[in-house]
Amino acid sequence: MKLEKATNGADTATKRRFYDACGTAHALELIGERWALLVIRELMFGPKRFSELRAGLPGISANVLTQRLEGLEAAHIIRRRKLPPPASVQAYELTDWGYEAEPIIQVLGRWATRSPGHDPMQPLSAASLMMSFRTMFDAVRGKWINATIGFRLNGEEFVARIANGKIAIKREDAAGADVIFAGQPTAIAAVVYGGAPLETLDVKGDRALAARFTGLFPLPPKIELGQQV
Amino acid sequence: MKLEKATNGADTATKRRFYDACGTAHALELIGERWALLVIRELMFGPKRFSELRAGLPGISANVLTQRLEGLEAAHIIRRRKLPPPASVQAYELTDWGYEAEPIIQVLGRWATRSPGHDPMQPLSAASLMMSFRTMFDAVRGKWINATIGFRLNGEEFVARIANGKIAIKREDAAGADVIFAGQPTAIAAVVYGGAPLETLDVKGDRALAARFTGLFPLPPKIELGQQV
DNA sequence: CGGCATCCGGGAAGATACTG
DNA sequence: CAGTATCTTCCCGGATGCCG
Repeated sequence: MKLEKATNGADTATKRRFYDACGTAHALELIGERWALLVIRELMFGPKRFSELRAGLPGISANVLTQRLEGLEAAHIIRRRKLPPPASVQAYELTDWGYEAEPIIQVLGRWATRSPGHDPMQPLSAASLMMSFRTMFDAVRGKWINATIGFRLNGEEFVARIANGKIAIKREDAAGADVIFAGQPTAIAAVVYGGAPLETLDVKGDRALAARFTGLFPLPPKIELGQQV
Repeated sequence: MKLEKATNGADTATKRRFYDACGTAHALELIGERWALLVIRELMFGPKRFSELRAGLPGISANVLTQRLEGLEAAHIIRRRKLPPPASVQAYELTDWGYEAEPIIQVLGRWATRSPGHDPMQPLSAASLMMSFRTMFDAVRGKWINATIGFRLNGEEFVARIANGKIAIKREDAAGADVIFAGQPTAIAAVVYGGAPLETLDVKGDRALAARFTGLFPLPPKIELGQQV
């Protein structure tokens, strides 16, 4: 006898709640479970399939991903779209409101890079890298750049357009960009955030532009330890 | 590689990690555990003691609060300050970096108020209410107001200063403010966010100002349900 | 292969009782 | 008041297996 399936996170009514009118507390009820926000991050550049999500979330297990997808769908943050047969494959995409969660991801990321425990040299998904560019882009340094930068990252392609001190990034064919980076997201992060030499990367096109691009994303300083105010 | 031993939550090194260079993922390692961010919220207006924290976090149990405080201290987000004997009482306060987490709380709160599941009529701590004012203040509506608003909320006192389209809120003696609200935070929230009549509140001083004040914090519209793009 | 259900072990959260 | 100790419950993670 199936006893209501224990309402594994999908049911907001019986879920563990905070009983707090604070909006922040409610946000944590919606996306505070483990992995939930990272699932949203992976969907920030467009729909993905189950296995694509798993690939971008190192260590998540299939059943937990299923639970998070159920919960996020019940909360109207994502929606599942069934592609037409014969390729009757399901894909998951953010709702409009789900896309509005982008500042949450950015603010958290910007704050956490000041942590002494943050290590930018670990594995990184393509979506993470692209999101980090949106987050850390320095408008002052990028003010005079007008260019398109392409990325080919294990099959996924992105294009960043820099103009008027802003950066816009979309999932899109990289061919035709002024410069194209190819390879693992981690290797590119090592250059942009870890100071590794540009020569370690596979770069096609305007190499001087590539060099300037990698300097557009300064990390904030680490916190001072041992301050005993 | 398996994780050895329990290391009850306080040890960031052996804690459950995401193994992801993404700053957002690291932020979740730091403050993603249940209650952690709400503890930070409670400390946003200054140091508090253990029992004061419990009072503002309905439903947290003492051992969990202890674990969160240990973890947040190990992560350099909070610090414990021992007051001098004979009142050798401990208090917890945010570090400078901990205070920098305020945008996280605000962005989450603003986003979640659009959720159909958000109910502003639930219990609310004083810190939550004050933080919600900082978060939802409408600069346009408040542009022409220049005033100080006092609050007496179960013993805690706050003052909000509105000037030049900005609002600043501090824990401070409410006496001398142009208008003073007294009572339960929930009752004030019912007026500001729930449309309850001002007459349900204990208001001293400039009553017209009080009425204008309660209209300065519009909630964003709820999301459209059933959109089937 | 993609998605989901089920079982299991370990660990985190919740509730209560207890101590300095 | 400020936690600790203990017990229970639930969630997370891994493995397996079913079904289209």
